[in-house]
Amino acid sequence: MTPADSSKPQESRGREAATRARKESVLKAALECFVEKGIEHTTIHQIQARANCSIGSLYHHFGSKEGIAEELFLEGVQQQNAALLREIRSAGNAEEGVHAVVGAYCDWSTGNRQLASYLHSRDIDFSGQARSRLREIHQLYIREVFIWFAPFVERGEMRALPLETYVPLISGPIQEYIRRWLSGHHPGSPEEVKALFAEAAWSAVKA
Amino acid sequence: MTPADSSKPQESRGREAATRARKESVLKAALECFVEKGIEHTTIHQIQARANCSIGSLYHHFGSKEGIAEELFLEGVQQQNAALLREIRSAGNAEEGVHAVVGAYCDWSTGNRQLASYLHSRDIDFSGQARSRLREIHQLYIREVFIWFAPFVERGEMRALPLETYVPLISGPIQEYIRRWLSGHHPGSPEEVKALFAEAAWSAVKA
DNA sequence: TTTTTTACTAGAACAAAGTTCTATATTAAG
DNA sequence: CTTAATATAGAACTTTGTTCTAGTAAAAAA
Repeated sequence: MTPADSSKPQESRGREAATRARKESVLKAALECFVEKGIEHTTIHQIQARANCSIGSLYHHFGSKEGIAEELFLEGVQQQNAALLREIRSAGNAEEGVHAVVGAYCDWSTGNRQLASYLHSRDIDFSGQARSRLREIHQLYIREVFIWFAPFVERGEMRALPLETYVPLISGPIQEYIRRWLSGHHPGSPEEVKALFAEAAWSAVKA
Repeated sequence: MTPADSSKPQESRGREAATRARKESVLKAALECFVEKGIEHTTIHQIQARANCSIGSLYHHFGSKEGIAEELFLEGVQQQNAALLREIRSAGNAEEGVHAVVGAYCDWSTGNRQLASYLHSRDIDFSGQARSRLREIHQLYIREVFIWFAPFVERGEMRALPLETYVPLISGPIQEYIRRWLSGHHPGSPEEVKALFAEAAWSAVKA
């Protein structure tokens, strides 16, 4: 490959930057392929072609096809979590907090459709390492959310429920709606029903 | 293979029965493998070995590995839908109907853990044909459910909402809970929280 | 600057797994 | 009994993910 390749925008601006750019171009190419054709039906060669890089380069950076799928997933989850946390923290009370969770999930998903679709994939064959990393990321996120909501439960503004029921009660409906919407199963836009789902969520957990 | 093989229980009792038995033994073997290792990491040879059949036989009956995955999925969905419909129809009013949906989903999933796990798979690369068959099955089921609930909406006992929001509102939370429970993400048993989810569902759609 | 080391790129060679193909056996029908 | 259709078997083939060896470019050391 010639050095003047398009995937190296910041020519010789340090190797790290170039590496990061390359990795991102691969992740971008992979995301497009995965969403279009599914992970299994995407070949390494297709990713390679779209990202303008060689097999060697691909394996050097990611180790395997699953490595790409994993990194993409973890990055996506973190991005989504960050977006949700930001919104939650700007809420002033429990009800606003619940609305923030539902609303932010909805907004992020409509604003990042490809990544959102990808995050709905199950069956990504995570390595043990990636699996535990994912758990860790999830725990960290959940912990933050619960710390934010805990005071309202203590003050009796929210119901005290088994911990593992809050996420399904609050996020379950919007998640299911968005999943169906993303896969083109039905018409109607999330924007129109956002409030409805937020209210349902709130009434499920309010005291 | 010898004719006295264990996978042909009803020796020479008509070919159809034998064929059905063989196909079922394959589906059973495949389900176990898929749930244990995931679809992609299950090889044809593993299925073949567990089902005690040859490659030729496998491809004769199912056409491909995906063919097996598809048939298993469709069969599972139909079985689940039938179980839910049965429960719904035995309900006497809208509230009981909603409780039936949530309760039956919960019961069926705990009573058919492997199949339930499998049905939570996304990314089964359905062929166009299987995809439309799945749509058809789903439409048929949804239609039945809506026919059952429609009178209650008309009578004003249930809210009139955008059609595509009912399923997420009623089934979203329990589905998400069960999904997490099946993948061993949390303790607590579905039985303990069934009522909670049913009540939340009802309060989301009651007038 | 020159040398040396490290990170990265490249693609041919390899191996694993899904699928096809040909041959054979079994059952049902004429 | 012969014939046709269905089912089973496994070897051969093909696709595709991965490894391996070689080479290049950038940073570090001399």
